[in-house]
Amino acid sequence: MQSIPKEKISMASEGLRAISHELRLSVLCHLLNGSMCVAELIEATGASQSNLSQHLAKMRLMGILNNEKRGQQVYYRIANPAFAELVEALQKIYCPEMCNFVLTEDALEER
Amino acid sequence: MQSIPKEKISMASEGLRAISHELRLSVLCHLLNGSMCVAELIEATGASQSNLSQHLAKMRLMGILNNEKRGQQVYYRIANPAFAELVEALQKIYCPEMCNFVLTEDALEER
DNA sequence: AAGATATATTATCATTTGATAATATAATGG
DNA sequence: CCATTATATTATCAAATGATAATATATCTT
Repeated sequence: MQSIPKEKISMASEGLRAISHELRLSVLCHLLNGSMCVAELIEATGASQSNLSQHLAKMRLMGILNNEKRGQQVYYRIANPAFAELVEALQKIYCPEMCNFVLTEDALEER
Repeated sequence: MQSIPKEKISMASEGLRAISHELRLSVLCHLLNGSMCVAELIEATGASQSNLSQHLAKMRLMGILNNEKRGQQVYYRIANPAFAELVEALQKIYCPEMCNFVLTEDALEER
């Protein structure tokens, strides 16, 4: 029988843990539709500025997101398509009725 | 724009958190191939008896696994196919070369 | 009934995680 | 340059998580 390499399990669980936080997952879901700046994410998620900023930093450090400064604002987007896929797999399970709407063509392109 | 219902996010993140632990994920991966008793899982994962037992209990309480006593042993299996799907999505990302082997026909049936 | 084996439960403790509040940095408009 | 706006960073503290060790329970064998 094939056994799963311990290192892969470790990496995968790290990846999962990164997106298993309610706020971080929420951010990811919103970013499926394309990039957003911090202020928009604050508005969308209801998180405090400081709290959100820290979670964004964490996701950036993990390679899940990347960001780009445009003037005063910083725009975040999903850096690693694998995480977009994961979130989509999740959505299929937890809110299947929504998948078709969230992933518009535009979103897929801009992402 | 569609926004994701807060409650769904909460449920999804809870589900993710449940499988984002290295040992729990390892158990799930092994159970993709069909049910196993605790002793086999101890052997397969290298965890201590007590530690594994607690994680199994947690997964059972969350509806991820269920168990069946056969004589002295307790056999665990994946109760909710959604979690099997999630783990497979994960595997596609983290060890794509392995997916075809892990999911044999037999395994799919017994599961 | 008395070990022996398989698994579960409980208590305890260290570590990690996450939220808040406060402060810092950087860009813009006047 | 100064004030304002947007975002990041740091310190601090409470809560959650997880590992270990010890003990309990249930089943089997003899």
